[in-house]
Amino acid sequence: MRILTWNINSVRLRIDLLMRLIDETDPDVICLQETKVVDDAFPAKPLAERGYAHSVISGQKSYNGVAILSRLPLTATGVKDWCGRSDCRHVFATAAGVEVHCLYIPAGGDEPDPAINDKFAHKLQFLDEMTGWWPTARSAKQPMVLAGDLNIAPLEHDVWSHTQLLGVVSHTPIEVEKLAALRRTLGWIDTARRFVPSEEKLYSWWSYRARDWQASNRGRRLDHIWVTPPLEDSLRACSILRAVRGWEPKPSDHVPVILELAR
Amino acid sequence: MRILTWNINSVRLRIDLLMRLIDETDPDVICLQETKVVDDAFPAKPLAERGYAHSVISGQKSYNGVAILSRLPLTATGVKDWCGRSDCRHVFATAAGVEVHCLYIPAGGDEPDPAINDKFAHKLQFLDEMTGWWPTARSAKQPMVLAGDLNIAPLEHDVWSHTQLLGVVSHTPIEVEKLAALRRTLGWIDTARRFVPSEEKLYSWWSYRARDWQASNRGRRLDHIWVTPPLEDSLRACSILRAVRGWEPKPSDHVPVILELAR
DNA sequence: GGGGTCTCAG
DNA sequence: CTGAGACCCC
Repeated sequence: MRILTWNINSVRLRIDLLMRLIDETDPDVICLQETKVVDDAFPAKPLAERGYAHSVISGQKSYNGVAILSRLPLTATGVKDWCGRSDCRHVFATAAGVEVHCLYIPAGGDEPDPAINDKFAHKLQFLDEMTGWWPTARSAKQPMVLAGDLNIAPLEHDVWSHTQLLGVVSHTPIEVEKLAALRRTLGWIDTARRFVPSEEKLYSWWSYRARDWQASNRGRRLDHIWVTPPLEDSLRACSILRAVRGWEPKPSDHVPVILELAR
Repeated sequence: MRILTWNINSVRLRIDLLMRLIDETDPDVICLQETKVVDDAFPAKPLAERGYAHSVISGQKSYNGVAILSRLPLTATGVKDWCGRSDCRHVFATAAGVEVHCLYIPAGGDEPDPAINDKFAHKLQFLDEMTGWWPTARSAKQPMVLAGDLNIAPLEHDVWSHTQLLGVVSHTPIEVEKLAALRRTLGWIDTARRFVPSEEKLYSWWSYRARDWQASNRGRRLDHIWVTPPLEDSLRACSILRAVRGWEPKPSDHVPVILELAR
């Protein structure tokens, strides 16, 4: 079973790149973030024709938007709100006995101070709420996958310069600690790091603002696939598809991450 | 001597198409309209490097904008305002003894009633002012060229349906009559019609709104090159480059018109 | 730097 | 439909 996640930054603009990605990676389940489109305008038809007939879609105009597409039947589908907002950041569904959660955690704005910056406060509250929710709503014994753009690079080598990014939203100690707390709720496993040692640089996002993303290589690992302990023995591979950052025309600033499970 | 005119609808967006047009038509003088760019941001450098080192440029942010580029030296250059506005619709210059005027007449909005529609009133006033100006400022004995987007299709076969467009701005009787009055001032010659009989359909513009401009072919001849009587015997050809409407990527809705003079 | 939206204009 | 620009967000 292959599960792919991608912050696609407009599914309408990049539907052709998504088709190419499907051709090249053959996933069973696809999690998308930043689809930026209302459900009625989501390009569900070409995806269904390509074999992904099952879906949970939750999008709003212009901002955010998440979706799960699957060629396996989906059961127990749902959309979850956080922080009292219906801002389309979380959908879930069960495929072949695995509950898949597709998440888009708020980016958090520029200023890493919740007292001045409402967006950062929102991000922290989002993390706190989720951390409280998992143990009450789910069990660590369920086989589950949490995939998406978490907008936090937790490890030193998940950013191009740990020291230079300590004060930059996405790598501040408070966010990193809250993400760790979230991970501890059900003993979630950070799958990418099961296959790449934590001493090695690993990124899933490169800013559009760099003149040459490849040359400067100032990346961050913001996109993650986590699994609960029952899936630990099924882990076969987790790959960050770096090359997609250069796909023409108009690549997303995020690249896809794909998980392979032996089931 | 070859003089080309084109409503380029953003010179920054279509600089590559302009270079291709230069390669294919080898003009001496180029008149552009709807450049949509302030003079500082006009792509003068690539054009100078391509051989068009002489220019008169008058552009504003976002709207309008005209320019004359030339590989022949330009003298007596000027920018002219109309209707008390500095809206960058008229530049002129003399090249090899021919005074070239590059014009962008206001489109005139949707409603063909000057009492309700200020844009239509502006268009009519623009035509009236010019009609008064030419005989006082210039002589019919001077060799002159007037080229540009006049936003009026004067003849029955300058539109896809004379009867359906009688009430549509660009082909209403009042505009057509005012354009005729302008033409009479110095006995201007409508050069395209010296080479294509007036019974034949001839267009220089096709709306972006048609699903397939070529299939529906609902065009209008809005772009013109006129000359004064001293140049009558020098006329060698006037061609409307229809194929440019299909140039990829992102064609302009107007196509270029090119005049060849035996001098 | 580049998505999205809206408005103005053609 | 398609420019430009203003604004929001990443």
